Amino acid sequence: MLAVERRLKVLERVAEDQAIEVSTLARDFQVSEMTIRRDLRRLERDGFVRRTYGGATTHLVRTFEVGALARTLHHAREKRLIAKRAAELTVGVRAMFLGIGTTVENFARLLPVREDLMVITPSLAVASLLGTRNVRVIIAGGLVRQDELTCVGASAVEAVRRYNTDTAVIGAAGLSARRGVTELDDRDADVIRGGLERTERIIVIADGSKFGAVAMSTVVPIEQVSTVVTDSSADTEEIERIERAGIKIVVARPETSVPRPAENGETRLTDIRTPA
Amino acid sequence: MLAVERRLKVLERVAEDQAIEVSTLARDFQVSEMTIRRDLRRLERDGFVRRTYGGATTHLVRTFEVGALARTLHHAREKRLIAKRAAELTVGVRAMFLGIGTTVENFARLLPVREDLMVITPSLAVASLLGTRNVRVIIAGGLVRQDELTCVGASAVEAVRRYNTDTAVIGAAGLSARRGVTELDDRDADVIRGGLERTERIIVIADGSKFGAVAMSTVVPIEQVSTVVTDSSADTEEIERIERAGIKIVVARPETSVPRPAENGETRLTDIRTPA
DNA sequence: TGCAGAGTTTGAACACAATCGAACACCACT
DNA sequence: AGTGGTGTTCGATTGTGTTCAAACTCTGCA
Repeated sequence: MLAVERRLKVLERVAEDQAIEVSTLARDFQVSEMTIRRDLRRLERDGFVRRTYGGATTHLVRTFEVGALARTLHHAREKRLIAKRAAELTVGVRAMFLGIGTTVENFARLLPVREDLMVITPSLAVASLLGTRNVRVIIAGGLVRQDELTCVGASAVEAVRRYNTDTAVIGAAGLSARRGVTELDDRDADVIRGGLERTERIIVIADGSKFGAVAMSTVVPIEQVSTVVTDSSADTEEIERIERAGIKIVVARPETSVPRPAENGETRLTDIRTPA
Repeated sequence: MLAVERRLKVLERVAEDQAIEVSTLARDFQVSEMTIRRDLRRLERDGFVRRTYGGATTHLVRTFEVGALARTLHHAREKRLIAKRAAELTVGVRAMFLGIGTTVENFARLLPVREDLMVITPSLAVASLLGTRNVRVIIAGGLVRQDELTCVGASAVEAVRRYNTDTAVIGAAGLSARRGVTELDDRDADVIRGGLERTERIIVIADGSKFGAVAMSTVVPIEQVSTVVTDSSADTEEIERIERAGIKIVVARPETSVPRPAENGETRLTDIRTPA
């Protein structure tokens, strides 16, 4: 069995059983416990599981990821890089609007938890990820779109428009200088547009494959975007076109300059962590 | 079992029974009493239980800051039975309000999918369960309560009050003839009360342990409840008291007609697992 | 009520077991 | 040669069981 395949299955097991032992996994997958520990450490780093003494637990809402797990783990490093880089841009932010999609979910998963942060989002996945991590979340409400589990419709738009936010972090199905930020579903686009109405700064996070792509519904023209965070696979010409429109583009690169930014914050999760 | 897992379950037991002996816990969890004492000491240090001579007690109000993990596994079979029985009572329903809690989540999981069904709920878990199963769901919206992932606050109450439903299916932390349906968190209670405002019929689903229990916030007096679905562990006297108030009580029993589907010994695992 | 004595419960201390991560070596593949 | 994955060893950490003296509860008796 491939290593990636095993990790995926490990994650499935953890999500399924809520809590599982290292020894059990090692036996079931016929590998050493050390290997399982390494797998779990990785999954913890990516925000999927919580490590505990002797095993791991999860806070994932089971029903989401199961099918989407493979997709989520794919290109995990790039996604993590983008998410981390974007998180650095939002350090002081108090009120934040978060959009939808797996990229934003990754961002939510890797966002350092802060007491003073308030998030508003139409995504059930983002809301549950942050909710279980003790971030104060407001969910839009309204009709739940079936495949993506996002809130859509008039009341959702109404809800997100009520809040003033410092920063909005959104994903995109397409991102181009000509057509701006585009989404596939127009109802999602409506809600996101509503969320951007009263925000000071718009950060778009999108992997390279979205550059130059145009989806059906325009969310905002490119000029309104403040910063785009992407990875090195993004098309250079499109990057230039967007930059010419006055938008700042941040390309997340695998920790080149800094040798190791001090891993001393290693939090042990042997204790029962309870939401205050 | 993981040590963390055991501690959570110990806490759950203390919360459920109000008071419990060290010796009982040691026997049930197959560990030495010293280990239980250490667990309890830890839980006391964190403010979850109060240590007494020979055991521990707790205050009902505090109990529910425990993670969802602890409760999901407990009484899994009973909850499944109840859910199935309750689903039978809602066959013709077009518009339904669903409450919160693991019992209701089970109900949502086992509810046969119908095209013409519309559900409104303040629970993120229920919404995602049904959303992925192609049921049309409206989620309340508002502040997300951290531990349970439920929508609370004024806008959530506002949202659920807008809809007219045929039937409401709710769980309960406590259910008694004197105090009616009670919940632990008053903000949850507010939202549920709102959801019951414009419904024609209230079905309460609650396993036996809830009978006679009284939690802090009353959701509705018992007279307004139409039907209660529970299992055979429910206290007979309390059942009678509730029935005397004119409420119909349905006791879900493990498939009576079938003699016994062969105990192949393998069945133990499925009991521990959460229902898929 | 007060009190002695039996039985139970407790926590400290110790020993042992399980689990941990770091470090190193090996392998497969590029 | 380099990269990523794996298993093994080993010292440190964490969890568990046992023993034992002290503390506590309960009961019966005055």
